Order: sequence, then C-alpha cells, then structure tokens
Amino acid sequence: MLDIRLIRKEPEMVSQALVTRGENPDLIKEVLRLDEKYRGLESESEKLRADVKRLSKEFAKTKDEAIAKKSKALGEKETQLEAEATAAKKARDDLLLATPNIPSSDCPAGESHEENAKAEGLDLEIEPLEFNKNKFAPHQQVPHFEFAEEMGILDMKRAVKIAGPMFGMFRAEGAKLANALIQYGLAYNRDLYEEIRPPSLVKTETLTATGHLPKFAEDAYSLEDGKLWAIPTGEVPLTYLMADEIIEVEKLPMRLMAYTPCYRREAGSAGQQTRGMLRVHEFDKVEILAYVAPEQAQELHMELLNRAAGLVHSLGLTHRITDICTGDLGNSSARTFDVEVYAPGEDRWLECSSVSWFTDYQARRANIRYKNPETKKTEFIHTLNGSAVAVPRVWTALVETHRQADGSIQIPEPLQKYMDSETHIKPL
RNA sequence: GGAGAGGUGGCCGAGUCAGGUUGAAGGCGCUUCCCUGCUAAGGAAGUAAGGGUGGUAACACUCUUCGUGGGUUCAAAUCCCACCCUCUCCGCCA
Repeated sequence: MLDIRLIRKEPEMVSQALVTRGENPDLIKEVLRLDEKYRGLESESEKLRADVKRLSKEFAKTKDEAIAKKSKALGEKETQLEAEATAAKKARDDLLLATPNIPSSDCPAGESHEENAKAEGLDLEIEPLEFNKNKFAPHQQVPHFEFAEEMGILDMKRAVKIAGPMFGMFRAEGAKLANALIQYGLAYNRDLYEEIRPPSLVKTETLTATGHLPKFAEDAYSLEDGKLWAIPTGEVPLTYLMADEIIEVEKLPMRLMAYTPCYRREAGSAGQQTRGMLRVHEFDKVEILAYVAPEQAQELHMELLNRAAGLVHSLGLTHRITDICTGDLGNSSARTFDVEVYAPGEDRWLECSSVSWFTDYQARRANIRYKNPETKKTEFIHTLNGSAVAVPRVWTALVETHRQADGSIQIPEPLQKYMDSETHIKPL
C-alpha cells in the first residue's frame, strides 16, 4: 500500500511512476478525489461529535431536557455524516489496495519482459559465467521429460491421473533429489536465517498483506469460501509473521527462511510451454526473507541475490541475473532481480528466483514497524525476499545439466550428503 | 464438536453487577533528572496507538480506539445482540 500522505504531497510524481508500470494515469486523481471527500466529511462529523460530547457533559450537570434534545439532533446528523465518511474512506482504500508499488528510481524503464535488462554494476559475489551454448554436450541437450520418466525419477502421467493437468510428481531417486534440494537450500542459509515451518493455508488478511489480494485472487486457490487460501509462496506467511508488531531495532535485519509447498492456479497459462515440471500447480520451495530498517535494504537486497545465485552456482548450474523493468515488475515490488538457470535440454532459461525489494509497501499493509532511533518515531520497516530453491526448476536444470553420456545423472558434490553419499542417479 | 471462564495501555492488573469529571487506579518495565567513589538501593518527573486540522518545525487543538462489528442512550470499557480469539474440562484425532 502506498502512503496516502505521499500521494497528497506529490500526486504527479506518484502518478508518473505508476504509469511507467502500465497503470491508468487517472488512478491517482481518483484516489485524491475520494481522499478529499473523506477528509471533508470526517472533519465535519468530528466537529459534531465534539459538540455532542460537550452537551452530554452539560446535561449531566444541568439535567436540562432541551440540551438532551439538541444533542440528540446533532448526534443523528453526525451518525449520517460519519457513515458517508466511512464509505468514502473505504472506496479510497479499496483503490489504494489495488494500486501497485512505486518502482525504485534505478529500476530500468520498460513496458514488458522483453525490456528486462542484464543486471549491471551489482555487488555480486559470483559473476555469472559467459554463456556459451556450445559447451553443452549432446547428452545434456535432452529435455528432462524425454528421459526422466524412463529413469523412474519423474511421473507426470500418474500425477495427472491423481490431481489433473499441470501437476507433477517425483519418484524414487528423483524424489530423493527433490528433498535433497530442500535440505540443501535450508542448510545453505542456516548460518543467518532462522528456519520457520509456517502454515501453508492462510487467512485473507495474510494474502492481502503481501499484495496477492485483492487484485490477483484468480491466481490463488481458496478454501472455505475464501476464508482460507493456499499460499502461492512462503513469502506470504513469512511476511505476515510480524504483522501488527513493532520490531526492536536491534533485531533488524531480521532474516527468516521457510520450506513450504506453493500452490498456484496458473490461470491463463494454458497453451504456453508447460510441459514437464516447469509450470505446475503445486511445488516445493525454500524462501528467504528479511525485515530491515530502510537504510539496510540495499545491502540485504544484494545479500539475498547473492545467496539465491550462489546456491545454483554451487550446484554447477549456469545462471544469469536480469534486472526487471518497470513494466514487468511484480505488483508489490520496487525492484526485482531474477535469477535464471539454464536448462540445456530445452535450451531455455528458467526463472528460479525473484529477489525483490518491497520498500514499505507490504509492511504498511501488514502493519510491521520499528522504532527509528534517529526520529524516535514508529516507522514502517522494509521487506525483501527471494527464493533460495524453487525445487522443480532447479531439479530440471540439474538433471539436464548433469546428465552424463551413459544417461546417468551426476549428483553435485554439495548435494551428496543429503543423498546417502550417492554420486550418481543411474538409468534403469 | 459440547460445557464453563475470560479478552482493558509495552507487560501485569483494577474498573463492568449501581452508564457520566476514566484514555482509563495501582504495580512492573522504560526514559530523563537528583542522590551516591562505581554498581545496587532510594527520590522526582515523564511514558499508548492511530486519524484529522493548523504550523518549516518543536508543538497545539480535535476525534477514534478498553477483542471485532452492530444496537440502546443526551452520554457506553461499563447495558443488549452477533461474531472472533484465548484458557480449562469433556469428546474426537495424525
């Protein structure tokens, strides 16, 4: 949620910024119109309310019925004005809830994903290697769905039988590999990140705080008539973890991680490339997230990015980092870097982490604050997050990249300890 | 799921049965100051959040908030209704 005070103060700036991400230029005007309406009605009704209070006290002393009568009349008027004020405020807030975040000033301008830029000038621990398609051998250039099922490590067919299209299922050594990836993702970040195992069904408020609701309801699965929702990402419960709380400044940055299943309806994605495990309704993910004081945001953004990229690099996968342009930015994000891994079998780059900085957009919705020692005021914190491991996509890039000439899959060294020290998954 | 008890400020806890000067006693904690070689103990003062208006600001005024939402009343933490949550006991259960 944007700060209504910022909108009042600099409506042009806000509006311009939102237009760069494709919003309606009149949106902010409408918010302001409703806001002015609300404030006018509110202050009128407040004056009446103050009068009623004064008259009530007077009546307690004098017992003068005329005063009671007058107070009652004012009270009725006040009730009516207050109702109108509340309605205007709600209309304003409904618009505000559907308004996306303002992109960061260093976010590249662009209208769609085609204008996403190669990330430059970042404080990276590992620079992505120069990409050369020719360094991949023919046995690596086989899509996972052409060999994984034969190997008995993937079973798309029966997953569809059980749950329907766009569900997938790992089996045997494939399932073991998926679990190893989860364990590794957690272990990789355990030095600084507290592990949480949160609920994967959440309340409407929880999904609203991250910005997934009200605008993107059709992307999420709901239960009990919209009272509960299946989380699309671990970001959702982790962000709401500190909702309505004031975090002690010494605890910032507060780093959390969670393994969770993720559920997405992927409405409208039919017809796109959905074969195999690359786009499924349910998948496992390890998420890393930080609550920070605003001045720590930049540093933590890089930390999260370095961890997301470092992990896939440590598995011997080829990756690249893109700087998401204004038009392709997620609703709540002010700046996002995508980490993509190369899947040689399909000759595709797979998005395996979106590392985003949300400024105070989510914190405002979730009401997460800290006492700023400089101003001594209670202010909103910033949130940042990214995937540490998005299991199916990393799994896919991994089995394709590490496929050997004999059809076996070499298990990267860091993963072996989570797979009973096995070095290879052998073909059947 | 059934029965009972309860939800008040950063925390504990009075007030609710007799509605009004109670944004709320008292305590703890915290902040500042005093005292004191240091510390502890002691003394003094301050200390909820949010919205609106005015002001560059410090701040001033005002409204809202005693689980949430409605109602009664001139006036609600206090009365009425609905809902939510917590605890205890019973039932059920991985």
